[in-house]
Amino acid sequence: MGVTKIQNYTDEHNEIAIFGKAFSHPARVAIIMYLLKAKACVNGHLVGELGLAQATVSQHLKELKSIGIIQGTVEGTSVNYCINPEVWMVVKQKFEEIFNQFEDPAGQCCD
Amino acid sequence: MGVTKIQNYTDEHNEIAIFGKAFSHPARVAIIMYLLKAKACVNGHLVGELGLAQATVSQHLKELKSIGIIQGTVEGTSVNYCINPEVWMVVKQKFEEIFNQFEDPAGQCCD
DNA sequence: TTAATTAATCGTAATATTGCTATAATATAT
DNA sequence: ATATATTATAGCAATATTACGATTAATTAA
Repeated sequence: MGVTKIQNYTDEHNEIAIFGKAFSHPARVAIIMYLLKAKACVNGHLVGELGLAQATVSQHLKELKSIGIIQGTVEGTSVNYCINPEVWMVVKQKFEEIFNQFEDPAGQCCD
Repeated sequence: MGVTKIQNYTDEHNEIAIFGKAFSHPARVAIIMYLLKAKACVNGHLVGELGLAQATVSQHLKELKSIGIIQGTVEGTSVNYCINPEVWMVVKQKFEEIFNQFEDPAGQCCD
């Protein structure tokens, strides 16, 4: 089959999974961390940085853009990408909410 | 091709990507959140909860276990799963480190 | 021992993902 | 208009993922 049964899950679960996908491939992680570190916006610098073909990088950028976590603005013949602040904050908040649900290891099991 | 070039990336990027994979499918998100909410340990309750076949749930559990984020202990004829506290804290810390790198939207770009 | 219960594994099919080359699209510069 | 530079897209091949039914393994109950 290979097709995720998204109708089985809550909107929240599906949303988290989409955000999680942004971090589920090392190229996308590298892109995100590069954008976080860069003072200014960056563009095709990523191709040299990642050691992937231009088309492959473009594909990962497209996926991150469709998730919403990054945005790009055309600047002449190149495109400047950066983190989308609003979406970033949502992602951060959603994940931290999850992470903080496990604050009491003693109350948990399997010990 | 379909094969990720992990040698292109840093250990950190690869590690984050593996952790990210835990959250990149709604079934795994649902499992994690179920385990977080459950006071006591749970087992095959998940099958009814998720609306997936037993084998499919088992497969997702196996993946989460191999990532390290959950652990299971055999209890009679069933298995009790729960969050692995040590790994959870590592994941939490790694992701929060990333999230906190974007604390100053004004200094960023694309505006 | 035999049956029942539960989870893990095997084998398989369908779909998704990753990555590439080649090409197209877009904008700038000459 | 033509050439250059850069990004996006199309098309493709290889691998990975998701999901299932059927089977096996392991434990408990009768």
